[in-house]
Amino acid sequence: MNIESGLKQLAVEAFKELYNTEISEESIQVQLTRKDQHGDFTIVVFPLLRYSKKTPEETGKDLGNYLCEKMNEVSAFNVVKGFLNIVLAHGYWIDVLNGIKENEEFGFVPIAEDSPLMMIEYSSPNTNKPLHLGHIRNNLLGYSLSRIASANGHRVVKTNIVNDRGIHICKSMLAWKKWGNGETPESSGKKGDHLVGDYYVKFDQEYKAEQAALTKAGVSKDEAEKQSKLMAEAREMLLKWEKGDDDVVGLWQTMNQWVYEGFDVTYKNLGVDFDKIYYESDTYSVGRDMVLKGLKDGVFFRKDDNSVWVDLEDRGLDQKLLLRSDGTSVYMTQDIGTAKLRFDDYTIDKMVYVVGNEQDYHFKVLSIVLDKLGFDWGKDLVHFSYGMVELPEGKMKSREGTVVDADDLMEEMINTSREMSRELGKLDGYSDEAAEEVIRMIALGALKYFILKVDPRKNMTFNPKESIDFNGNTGPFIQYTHARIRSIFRKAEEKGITWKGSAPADVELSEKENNLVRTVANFPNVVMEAGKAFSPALISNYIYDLAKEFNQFYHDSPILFETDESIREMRLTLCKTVADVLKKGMWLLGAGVPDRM
RNA sequence: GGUCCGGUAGCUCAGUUGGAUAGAGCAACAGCCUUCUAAGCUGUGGGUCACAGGUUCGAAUCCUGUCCGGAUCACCA
Repeated sequence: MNIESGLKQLAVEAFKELYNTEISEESIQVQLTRKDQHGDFTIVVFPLLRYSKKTPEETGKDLGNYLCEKMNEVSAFNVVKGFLNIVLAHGYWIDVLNGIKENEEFGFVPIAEDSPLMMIEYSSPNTNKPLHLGHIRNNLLGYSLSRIASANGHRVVKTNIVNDRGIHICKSMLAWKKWGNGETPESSGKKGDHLVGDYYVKFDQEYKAEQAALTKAGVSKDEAEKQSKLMAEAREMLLKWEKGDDDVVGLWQTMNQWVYEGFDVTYKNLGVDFDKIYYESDTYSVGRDMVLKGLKDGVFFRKDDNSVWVDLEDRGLDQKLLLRSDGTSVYMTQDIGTAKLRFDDYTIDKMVYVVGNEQDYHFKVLSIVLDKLGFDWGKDLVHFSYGMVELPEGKMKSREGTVVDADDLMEEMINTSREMSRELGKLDGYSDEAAEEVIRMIALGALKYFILKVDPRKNMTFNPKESIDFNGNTGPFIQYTHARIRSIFRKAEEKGITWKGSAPADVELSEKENNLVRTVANFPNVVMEAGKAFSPALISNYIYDLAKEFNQFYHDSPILFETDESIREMRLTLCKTVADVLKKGMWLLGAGVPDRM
């Protein structure tokens, strides 16, 4: 069925017959022929010369003749240097095109009840400040990965671990208590997460002022930190929280609720969602129990000061703290507890953590610790490690106010999108409501594509002064291409031009059309590769190439105005499949496509 | 210092398991709308793929060394 494996099999036979040698299928490289060469598939003959003991040209010709003779689909070939370009018969790509058009699930592997289950954690916000551009990258990557995983036949559970406890939370609570005068989201008109974030900043400012005053009075830096009254109060608050003090817990609940309501708005605007949310306040004590059990079982050890450690020197790492000397838990502790709860809740085949590369070491340790605790899934966990988002000046720092706020960024993008749509007069016939929906779709498409088109492992630079583009290699370019195609079909209806729904078998494809079908037909491979490599960027690059190629075709080929009915039918079929694949590709990125823009 | 990741056009980035003449977009310049959406299409200029060796038919890609940048090695999260 698959032409590539057919070619490989036949090439093996050819070598046996022509040169009397046994070669393996793996030694034969079949790739799509470059666009600037004539042909559909290319076999690289260089590696085969040691078997044929002939020149590249001769070997290519021998093999080409053999394939031409034995395989109906092969109609011609040419040899350029060491490359054997194989030309397939006209009917082949027409059949492929019609097959794609008939298959609604083209490119996607169906999911069954017993398909492997993948849990993807792609958000882990602290409840003391609003989400920023770094979180956006995290969320968009995770959401896209979950769709790519489902397209590859996985059942997916999207999850979120909320870091809702700890000293950093107490800082904003303390600042609000001291200087908040009872301010609420309602009274101030501020979004809850922003309000709480303001008090986190306030704490830091007051703390710095306190430190400055102390150092000015001649106290050393270390000593000043120890003498800090503010920090002592925050720590006291944390202890009260752990003891379940009514006032502190009440305040914590109130302020966290504000933050959750704010996050919900941001997530919703971004278009991401979760199937199951875990809270650190629920999981940290489970983790502590796990650590204590591990201690009893001799997996961990206790130091003289009562702190609990794991020794990883046999794995080439050092020792790592799991419980503080006062018995409280650290970051690692709660991740152990969360993992335990998750595996109790679901039968997980694959656990994926979408977390920044600054935590590479943490996950290396977590994997080993879970393994030591006897969980067989520990060593198989995947840390999907992505790079940082940097500004032209360097890292974003929340305390220095150089973060790009998630809500602000989305709002700016939507405003830009609205201005452009208005200027270009693209949505003139739409109601305000419908227009606004398209405007949002384009803005979010631009943002998502911008983030997802770069290799997730690499750091990326975001320049706030040069707002995200809507022209060129961008989300709107893909969306525009889709809208153009939809428009063709609308026009067809208006003009009373019917489309029977398939390409006639006898129609001949131009070079460009042939290439376009080839590109469309490659979609399932791209989805599979993206799934293997965990890379939305592969999808982005692919749909860009496809849209680019389509626009060239669109520019110089009449579609509705084509007078030859067979050619028109074929072109309309081609348009339909391109539009569908662009839509699916954008869906895999978590973005939508409009019918008009 | 140890470990890990990265370095491709002025800028932002692609470049499948090593394959043909290293590609896009932005920015600059020159063209294309009385025909299906100009958020488009065409063309021009722009490169020592950080550097030096090595592996081989062939290296941006693999190996070694050097230089530069980042992350990490917390009783922070």
